[in-house]
Amino acid sequence: MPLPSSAPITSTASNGPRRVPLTPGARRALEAAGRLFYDRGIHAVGVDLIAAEAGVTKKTLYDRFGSKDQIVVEYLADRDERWRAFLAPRLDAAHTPHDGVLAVFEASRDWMDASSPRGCSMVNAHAEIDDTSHPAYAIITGQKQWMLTLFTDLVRPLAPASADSLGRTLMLLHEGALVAHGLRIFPGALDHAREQAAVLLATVEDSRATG
Amino acid sequence: MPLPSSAPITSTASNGPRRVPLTPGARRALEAAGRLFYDRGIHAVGVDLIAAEAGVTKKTLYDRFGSKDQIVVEYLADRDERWRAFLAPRLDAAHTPHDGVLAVFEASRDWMDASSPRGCSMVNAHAEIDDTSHPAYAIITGQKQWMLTLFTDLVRPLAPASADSLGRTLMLLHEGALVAHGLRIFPGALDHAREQAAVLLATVEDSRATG
DNA sequence: TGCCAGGTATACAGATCGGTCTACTTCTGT
DNA sequence: ACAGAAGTAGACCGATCTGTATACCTGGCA
Repeated sequence: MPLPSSAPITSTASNGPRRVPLTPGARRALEAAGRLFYDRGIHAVGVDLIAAEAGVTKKTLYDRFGSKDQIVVEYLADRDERWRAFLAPRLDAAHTPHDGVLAVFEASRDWMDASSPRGCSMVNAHAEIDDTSHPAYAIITGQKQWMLTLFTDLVRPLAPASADSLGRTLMLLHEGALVAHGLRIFPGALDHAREQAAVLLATVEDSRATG
Repeated sequence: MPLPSSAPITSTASNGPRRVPLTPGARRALEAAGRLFYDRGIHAVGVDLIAAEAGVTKKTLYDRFGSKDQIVVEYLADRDERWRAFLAPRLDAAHTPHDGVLAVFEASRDWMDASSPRGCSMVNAHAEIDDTSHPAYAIITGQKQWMLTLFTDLVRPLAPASADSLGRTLMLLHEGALVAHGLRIFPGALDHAREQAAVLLATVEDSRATG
């Protein structure tokens, strides 16, 4: 399922904020920070705890990252990168736009089941970052914009005239399912969203065949 | 648009966590806390700031609420209560299940436009509260369960057999729109969700008329 | 050999955190 | 007249916060 060049799925998101070279100590710190930030929230986790969990001294943390804010940036950029890397082969394996869209929902379901019981890390981080000029803000909105573009580009061959609207609807179903999963509103939220996406696509394909 | 007794729309949500009597000072404190918590996040706001913004001493805060955690509980319970009070007359004014569902999306749009640029306060609070046993957790999940029940009960007369599925789909569209609004994914998210909900309901009504 | 990046260990600084305390005042209802 | 609730003013506590500093160790590389 090749995509338009406007949405290069293998690209890293972090063109904006500077990335930090990951020495072994930095890598362990980032892993610990990621786990703690996601589980407990960003403001609830101190740098001392990150250092202790990573088996690293605080000096190493500040030699590598410079500030806690930068650790937050790396945390989000890393998760964004890993999500896109997780999604990419599944998109490649899809042979139709229809299957491509469903592959996104299935990938999200598997991603959530594997390691994200508390919902989308970007949405959660957004709740703690009020400053629009914070470097993490660009990563958060960047991933959401990328997902919207992905859905829209995927459905464009199916429905060129209504691709924007359809892409937005799929985006709402997807985001809603992530929230529903994180807040345990009802079980199988991603699967339900996938089903509704399939219905939606079937309707579009049907109206295209008969119209 | 009368509702089944299972979802009494005028009831307060906070049967669980104890509520605090709102003296004038406590009311001002709650107003300030609500604004600060929503804008900056819960962990980012200290009790000293709340007291200063409310023009109240810290002693008054602790005389009334006892702990910051309790202020958080009151904040969420209060927002939940105000949202339901905001929604209730709009539901009453709707004369069909179809209009009732659309009224929810319209109420959310107006609610968001008026005072919630950063999305759903429950979702945002959830991002900062990891402990399931925290008294605020019940309020958060309680509101989401109530909304799901509301959607489901609203569509039951339209499609008794598929009310659960339809209610869940509306819930996903609604939650997705709240997130899309808060993260500024695209403009008019609530309106778009409303449109898609209308399409969904039209399809159900159509299949009921012709089937 | 010597250099230096990457690391440990630990102490420290200044600020802020949630929470408590004493002392005094002001209003209201009986 | 008096009690009690609600409040101000402000000092204080121990803990924790982000961030910095000094001193030392280790492996690889020119």
